Amino acid sequence: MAMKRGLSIGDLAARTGLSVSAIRFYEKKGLLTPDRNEGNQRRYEGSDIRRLSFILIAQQIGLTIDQIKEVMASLPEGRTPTKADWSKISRRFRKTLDDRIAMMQRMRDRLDGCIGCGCLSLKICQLYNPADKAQRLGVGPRYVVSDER
Amino acid sequence: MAMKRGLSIGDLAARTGLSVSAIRFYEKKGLLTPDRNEGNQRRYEGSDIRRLSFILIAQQIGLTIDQIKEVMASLPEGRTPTKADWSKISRRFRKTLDDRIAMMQRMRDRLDGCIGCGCLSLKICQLYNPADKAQRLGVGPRYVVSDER
DNA sequence: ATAATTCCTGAACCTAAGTTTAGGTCAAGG
DNA sequence: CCTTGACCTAAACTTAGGTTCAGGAATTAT
Repeated sequence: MAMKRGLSIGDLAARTGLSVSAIRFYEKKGLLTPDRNEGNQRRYEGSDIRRLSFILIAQQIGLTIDQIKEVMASLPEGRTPTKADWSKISRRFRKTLDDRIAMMQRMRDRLDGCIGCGCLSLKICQLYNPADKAQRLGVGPRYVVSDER
Repeated sequence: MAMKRGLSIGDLAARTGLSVSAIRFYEKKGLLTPDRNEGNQRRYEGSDIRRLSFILIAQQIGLTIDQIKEVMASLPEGRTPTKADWSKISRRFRKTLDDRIAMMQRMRDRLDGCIGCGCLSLKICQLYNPADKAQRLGVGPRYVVSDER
């Protein structure tokens, strides 16, 4: 009910469905930079609701927080996406999604070619294609950690 | 070069491309139960190569280790999949893949319907559909932790 | 004015899928 | 025989995306 400019973190949580701790976490990751009131409490604006919505959608598409941060940083002055920005970004998201879908379809085709074969040999079975490993489907630290050495 | 029955863990690692630590880890998770020689070292059989190949393929399809364990446990006596088993299982895997692909396509369609819209409102934008959240695309402990309360 | 909320920070904890390290044992080659 | 290399275990550390907790301070409600 604080009408004096700005939403509290609890208000923002209520409006986005996120938890208060998640909002603080995103701030620590650099995705939000709210002002503070005289008592050091965070105060948010309406655009922060759009900003969080954007984060949620980007996460559903499969971007990591670091990637979302990059996308936002690529906007003029790191601002919250406007309608025009969104059109540009959504095309990039579409490409990301298309790539992921294509990868899974390749996997499915290989699986089809293999049903009933049962060889399960890493050497000859088409199913095992390490080139597609960068998918990060069944994740873990592997991909991040193991590109050094 | 030990011809006296059984591969060492190093041999198995060389043949599968996995690290020794990963093989021990899978054992701790219950996916392998190798014999030991007199000096307490693990000794593997040829079927363990197939077993590990199976694990790798299942991971690419997106199953977690616990899910892979369940699938293996569902086989008669928890044996390594035979050619006949494989045919049955691969059909289930295909279903899993199809579901994942369908989910991403729904997401893509929503994205298409939204390019140029720019509303980014959680209330009205089709893009934000929490029902698809169980995807585990941009994972995290959320789904595991938050289904209680 | 006081009680009940809400908010603050920092640190510890959670899962998944492994890796790394420390401190020792086993096996194979010379 | 004895040294190197492979193996053993248990525990701690890693990343991502958060949650939970402890101990205070600010706000709101009564």
